Amino acid sequence: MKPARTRFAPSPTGYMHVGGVRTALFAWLLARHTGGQFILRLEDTDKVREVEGSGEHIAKSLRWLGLNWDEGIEIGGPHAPYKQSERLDSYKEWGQKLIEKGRAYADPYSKEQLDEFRAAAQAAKKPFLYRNHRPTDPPAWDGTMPLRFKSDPKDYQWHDAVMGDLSAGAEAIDDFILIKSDGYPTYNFAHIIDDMIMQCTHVIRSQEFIASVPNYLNLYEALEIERPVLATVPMVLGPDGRKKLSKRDGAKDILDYAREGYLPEALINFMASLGWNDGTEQEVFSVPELIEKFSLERVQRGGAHFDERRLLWMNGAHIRALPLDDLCKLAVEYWPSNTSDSTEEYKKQVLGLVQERLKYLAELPELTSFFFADLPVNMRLIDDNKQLKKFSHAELKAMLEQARASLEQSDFSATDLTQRLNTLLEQTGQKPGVLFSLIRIATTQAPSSPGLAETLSVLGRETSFRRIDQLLAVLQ
RNA sequence: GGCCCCGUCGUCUAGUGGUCCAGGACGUCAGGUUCUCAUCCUGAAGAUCAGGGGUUCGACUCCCCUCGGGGUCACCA
Repeated sequence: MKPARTRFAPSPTGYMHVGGVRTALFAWLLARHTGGQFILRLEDTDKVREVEGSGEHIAKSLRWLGLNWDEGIEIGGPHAPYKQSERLDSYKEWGQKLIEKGRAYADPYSKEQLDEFRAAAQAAKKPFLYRNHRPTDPPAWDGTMPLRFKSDPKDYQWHDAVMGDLSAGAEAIDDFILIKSDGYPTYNFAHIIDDMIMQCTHVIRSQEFIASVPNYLNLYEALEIERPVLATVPMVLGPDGRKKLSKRDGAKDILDYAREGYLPEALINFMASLGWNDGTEQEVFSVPELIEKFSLERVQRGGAHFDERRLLWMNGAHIRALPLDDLCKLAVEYWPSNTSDSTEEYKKQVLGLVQERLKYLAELPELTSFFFADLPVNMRLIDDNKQLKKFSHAELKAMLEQARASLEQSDFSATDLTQRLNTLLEQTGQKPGVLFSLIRIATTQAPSSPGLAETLSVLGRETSFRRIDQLLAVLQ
């Protein structure tokens, strides 16, 4: 396949959630798969809806995910600028060309008149078509009125790289606005001009634009430019509704996932699986694998519901697959302040023990608290334990004293501890459910922990005995 | 309402005429792994392939209709 030049062209109106980013991901994946380029362009032509700083926020999100761009905002490129608000001249120039060709004209109506037309159409249960009111003798365009496309309505059939063969009748085509009265172009016009100038080979966008495609097809013809490959990706749906995932329903900022300690690779894997698969039974993919295997042809046509539980599982799977050294680096900013006295080596050992339990990095503190601080003795852990509650405190105390004496001889390596604990089972004649539970609770004071021998080994002799003695003092 | 798109387990999906009384994964439930939590392993429940007509020896797969869902009909993208 020839190198594809794709682009992601968000509007800076807020943060990005999984739905928006997935469209970017597919465009990026195609560019990388074909050895082409990926462009990040900002469609900031709606000054009313624009949110200060969101362009930077979006760029930050993509960067965190590793969806790097070859040209675009913040880095420039051969077709700079990549902000539409800074490209007004070229829209004006191409608008002028259309006027000269007789394919664009000034819209003389007031907002009130337009509303009347629309209301009439709605009352007649008909779709509103501006071209039914096309002025016979429009004034010259002076930039204070909207500039409209003079469409040439006709039937279209076209191929969509995802949806397959599509078609629509002439009634889908209308005289849409090219340039607004504030001088900014509409999306409908600007993206076509920019994609042409920036030589994009593929336009990948979400499904809500599919109804406008006939208009774009008509405009490509009027402009006499070659049209790129069109690809319509299905929408990402909310968890339980049938509607598009939206911020209103609590769709999270992609950077919230970054803060909570989701891995970019996991998020990418998850988003890709929302509407794409390689036809095998593989579920977990690395980014390089995704790049190698991605194709638009295998993108799903129907929408996919966003299921955060699946994302959680996938993140855990990626964490488990991480080399321990990499996990250590990622974990740095998730350690609570009371761990700063501990050595890197100690933290690494702790991480090694909780790696397979971590679903996301932000739960590191609650999973590892007892490795860094003595927790208060909690008798509930013993009294509510279904094995230990059968024994009196005096019996438990005797058992723990015996265990302590035996453990005194240990060098506290995991293997030696395992051996001694096993001998202890024989000596006491107790089940692991009793003896191990007792020692585990004594040394961690936590409802759950990694395996006993490993935990003791990492805690070390001093801490282990201090905590055992603490419990012994309370057991009367 | 017009136009357009979509429709396989709760969810993500495999399936391009026979190997499918439909396979995998998440989730759920049960059991196993020397204690807990998790991992890992095993097993179970879970889809009349939206419904109805065709075509065909044979249809989840092709055609038609119906139903359901969604998108769009902005000086928003």
